[in-house]
Amino acid sequence: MTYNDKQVHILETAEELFSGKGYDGTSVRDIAEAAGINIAMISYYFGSKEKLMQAIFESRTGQLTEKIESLLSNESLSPLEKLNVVVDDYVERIVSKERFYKLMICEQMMEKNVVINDLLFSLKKKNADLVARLLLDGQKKKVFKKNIDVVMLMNTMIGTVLQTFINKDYYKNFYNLIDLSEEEFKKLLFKKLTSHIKELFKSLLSYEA
Amino acid sequence: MTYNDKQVHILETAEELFSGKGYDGTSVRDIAEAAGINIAMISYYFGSKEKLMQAIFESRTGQLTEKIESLLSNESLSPLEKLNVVVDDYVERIVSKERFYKLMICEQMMEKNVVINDLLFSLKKKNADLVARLLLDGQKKKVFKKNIDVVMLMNTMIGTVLQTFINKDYYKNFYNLIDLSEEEFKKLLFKKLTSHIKELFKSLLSYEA
DNA sequence: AATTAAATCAAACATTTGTTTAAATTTGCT
DNA sequence: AGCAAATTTAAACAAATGTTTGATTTAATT
Repeated sequence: MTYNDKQVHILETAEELFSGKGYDGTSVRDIAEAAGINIAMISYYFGSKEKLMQAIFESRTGQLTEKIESLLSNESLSPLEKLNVVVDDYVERIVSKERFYKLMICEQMMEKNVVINDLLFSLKKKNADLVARLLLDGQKKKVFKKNIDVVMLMNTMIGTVLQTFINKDYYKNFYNLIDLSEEEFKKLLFKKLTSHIKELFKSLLSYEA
Repeated sequence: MTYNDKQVHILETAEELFSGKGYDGTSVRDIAEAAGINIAMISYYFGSKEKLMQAIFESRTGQLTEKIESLLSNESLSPLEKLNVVVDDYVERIVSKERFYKLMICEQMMEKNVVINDLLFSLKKKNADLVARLLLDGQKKKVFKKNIDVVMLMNTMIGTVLQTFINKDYYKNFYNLIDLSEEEFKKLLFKKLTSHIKELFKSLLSYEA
């Protein structure tokens, strides 16, 4: 599905409002006003409020799946290097698409919209399978140890990043980083997060104990 | 604040509905019907829907803070043992109060209700300070290495647990655990989570590299 | 038993909700 | 310019929303 400029504008406005006030907390009038359009245009272009929400998820998840595929086929990287790229990629994604990920968490918890949940399920499956293959490759090459819980590993990565972003104002406050600009702070978080997670993974995957 | 049986029943019913359909997705009529009471009783007992939500958070966070204090003062445990108790406690909490934690995540993301967010902020501060003191003690006794990012460590713990619970159906599916009863599955998750996080913390805190 | 306070109820309230309508305007095409 | 399709509009729709009302029942106290 491709959308014209006006449709994209509505999608982006809706995403911002949904992520800030929730799906049910946002009325179509809110969206219309914020986007500077007539209320009827939402039904006209998307059919309904619910389908507008679905459209947000379809377009965003579509963008996400594209990048994943190419990584695994790259044969010039070692398993550990690949895993580090995955980490960078995940953190980068969530940093840059923060609002969408907020929406995603809420939607996963509510399990109200079947279409969206099916979409997210297949997205998760795709990603978990990719990482599982990556780890398996590393195990074959004897750089990763055996008996790794792939899903738990992913949960730690994604959970850490999401929790950090949910709590980012608290982080700012705790470490007295209030003078930093939003841009600088995001850069700092990115660095902190990627190195933190890479360290976690290294100790989790390498032979030692 | 103390509540009578009927009030507690309303609070629990509301918590369940709010966590399943969201605050805005749940009407006072939904709550009244599910609780088997008249709609007017909600305003009568709690003042409004919003104050009902606040009451849920006040009673739950009140219950949480009680347990925390006692741990630190226990001098018979080593820093690492204490940290492991903290992990067990956190996972146990989220396992047993799953619905409330769902609610909490959503509310933290929306930042709509100032009273609730202030409540959660001070709760987070209390917990982070506790863990920070615990780590500091361990550093003094030379069992934990220096330069630990306390908040990041907490985020990994809480994030991993929450992400696991948000994704628990996926986990079940991925490892083919569909025959397990809800009780058995929860037990399994508890074991997996606590050992996983303890392992993470061990490698994160001990000297080596 | 009488009185007072607390609890419960159905009904009504004013808004707000998502969606549709039918007319008006703009756009693209010949 | 003239026509048809696409877009945009204000208004209306019924349904649902949170809250209040005032009467009625229950419980507690004297």
